[in-house]
Formats: sequence, C-alpha cells, structure tokens
Amino acid sequence: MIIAIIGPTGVGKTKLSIALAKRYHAEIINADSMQVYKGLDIGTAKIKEEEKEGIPHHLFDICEINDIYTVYQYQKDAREKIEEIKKRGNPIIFVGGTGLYLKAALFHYQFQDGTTNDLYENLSNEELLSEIKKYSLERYPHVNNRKRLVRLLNKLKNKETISMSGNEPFYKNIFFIYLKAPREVLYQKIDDRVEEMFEEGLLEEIKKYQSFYPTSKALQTGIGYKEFLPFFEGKNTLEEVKKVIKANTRHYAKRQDTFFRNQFHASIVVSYCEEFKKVEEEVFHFLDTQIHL
RNA sequence: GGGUCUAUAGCCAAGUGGUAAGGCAUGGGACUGCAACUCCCUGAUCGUUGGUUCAAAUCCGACUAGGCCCU
Repeated sequence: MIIAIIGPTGVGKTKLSIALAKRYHAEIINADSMQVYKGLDIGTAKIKEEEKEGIPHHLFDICEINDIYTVYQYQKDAREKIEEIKKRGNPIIFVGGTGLYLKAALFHYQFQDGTTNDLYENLSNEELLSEIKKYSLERYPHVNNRKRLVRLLNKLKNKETISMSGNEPFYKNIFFIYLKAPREVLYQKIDDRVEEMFEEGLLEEIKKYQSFYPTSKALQTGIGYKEFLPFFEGKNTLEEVKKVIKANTRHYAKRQDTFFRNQFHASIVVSYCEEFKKVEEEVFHFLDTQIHL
C-alpha cells in the first residue's frame, strides 16, 4: 500500500505522516524537492530528528547543498526505495509538497538517460515554438515559457516519448490524501511559520552555507533562502526579507493547491482543523475501511 | 478661525480636455529532467455635487475627507 499525503505547504502533512506511520507501521519517503538537501533544515521546515519517533525516513538529506538534484533522479531513487520497503512488507507514506516529484515517482512519467540539453540560445521564443509545432502535438507551452519550450524541443530532437498528461498510475493501491485549508487559515499559518523560522535561526543556517556555496542552486531557488541574497548585498533589511519570504511562500502554496487540485485525483479530501486529532481520525477511518475491503 | 496642498481599483501609481498606463496584492489556470522552478489569465469610469464644453479624471465653484502651515 502506498499513501501519498498531498497539500500546500503548512497544512500539517508532516504531522499527519507521523500519525499514519505509527498506526500502520509504515515507512516515510520524502517528496519535497528541497528537503533532499543536507543542512537546509529550518527554511525547508524539515522534520526534526526527535519528531520522527523512530519511524524510518527516506530520501531526506541525500545530497549536498551544491549538488543538483532533479526529478529524474528522484524518480529513480523513489522507485528504488519503494521496492526496498515493499520487501520489508511495510506500507509506504509519501510526504512532501513537490507535485511533480510525486507524479514522476507514482505515475508513468518517462525520462531518458543521456539526453542532450541544447539551450538554443540563437533561437527566439517564437522560433522555438514554431520549431516545436512542426511535430504537431496536442498542446504547446506558452510562447513566453522559454524554459519549457527549450526542454520540449530537446525532448523532440531526442525522440523521447512526449506525453502531456501522465495519468496512468505506476503502482496499484495508491491513496492520495489531500489536506486542504481555506486560504486565510493557510496564509496565517505560513506567516506564523516564517516568524518561527527566524526565531529558530534561519539567518544563521544560511550564513553557514552562503559563503561556501555561492552558486548553489538550492540556495538560489529555495524559498526561505534566495530571499536573503539582497540582504547579503546590503540592499534589503531583514524585515524586508521576511516579508518577501512570506509572500513567496503564499504564492507557492497557491501554486501547489492548483497543482494538487487539478493534477491528482484525491482519494480523500480532508479539511484542516485546529484540533488535529480530528484530521487524523478522519484519515484513519478512511484508510481502515479501504484496507478491510 | 485663516491659508495651502492632495483626493484615480485592496495598496502604490501614470494620466492636465477626447471616453482610464504600469507595479504589488487577490483570484483562476498551465505544468513529463533546474518544479520552493517557469509561465498564462484576472479588476476601476477617476471623493461627492453643481457648472463650462460637442467632449472632463483632466477646467471652474461648492461640499466632504486627509496632509502641511499660520493663529
């Protein structure tokens, strides 16, 4: 059995994962693109050692801050872990907010080894798009979305399988538990959490790595990290940094909501509740009935 | 009480006579190798009220509110 807890950042996915793992004797696999990095703890709201309650956690802290980790790698790692845990006969719980990672691991997403990666710097977006249109696909990325255009054209040139909708599950018996909360609640929780991060020493965490890994992708794209760049250059105050982190996190949560809502068929949608026990019980009840079937 | 300035969307803000730029926020959406990424869509008749004019957010008056100065 595979359980995937999905939902925007800050709704309590981690907390739920522990409750579920304890009840079903499951092991947890990370599905968060930033929590794979060692050392990025506070800013990614990574689960603390003492909170794990002895439950096996996989794919956390598996690479260095200046490594580049991608969906493709994740797909391989996650599927490997799944096989490994299956052998032990334990249920698996995926937790994390990176929708694409979840899709890549649990659905028929196809990537290939040794593909070229031409940047097509000599082509404009319009030219890229018209190149792509020669292959007459069902749909195309927006002209302004250069990143997607470049990747797609590379795929086409490599004769990789193109499919814009990967909705075939790769495994049987997967349950998607979608934790959701009204925006106001979510945004308030996000604000609070960012405040906490600062209190817990987010600044110190970054200072530790910033000078060592100035070009780290993780530090340059991770919310809660990249916002400090202007601060280190003396262009921003700490208060401004905090404000931007909150804003970016809210935007991120919204994007996640859209992704999960529209790209996954949730097995059950659970509304967030201050009394978290209620959330847990609702999920327990659902899973219990499913298992007995 | 006198003088003066301002009044455009939730916020910031262009526009000084011909039927309202832009940014932020908000909401919606896309998504197959950097995904905490990248990208798309999304709003007002210009404080109220008279007037001038073919035509006013744009000119004039009154009122209201706010800022500043004086007493």
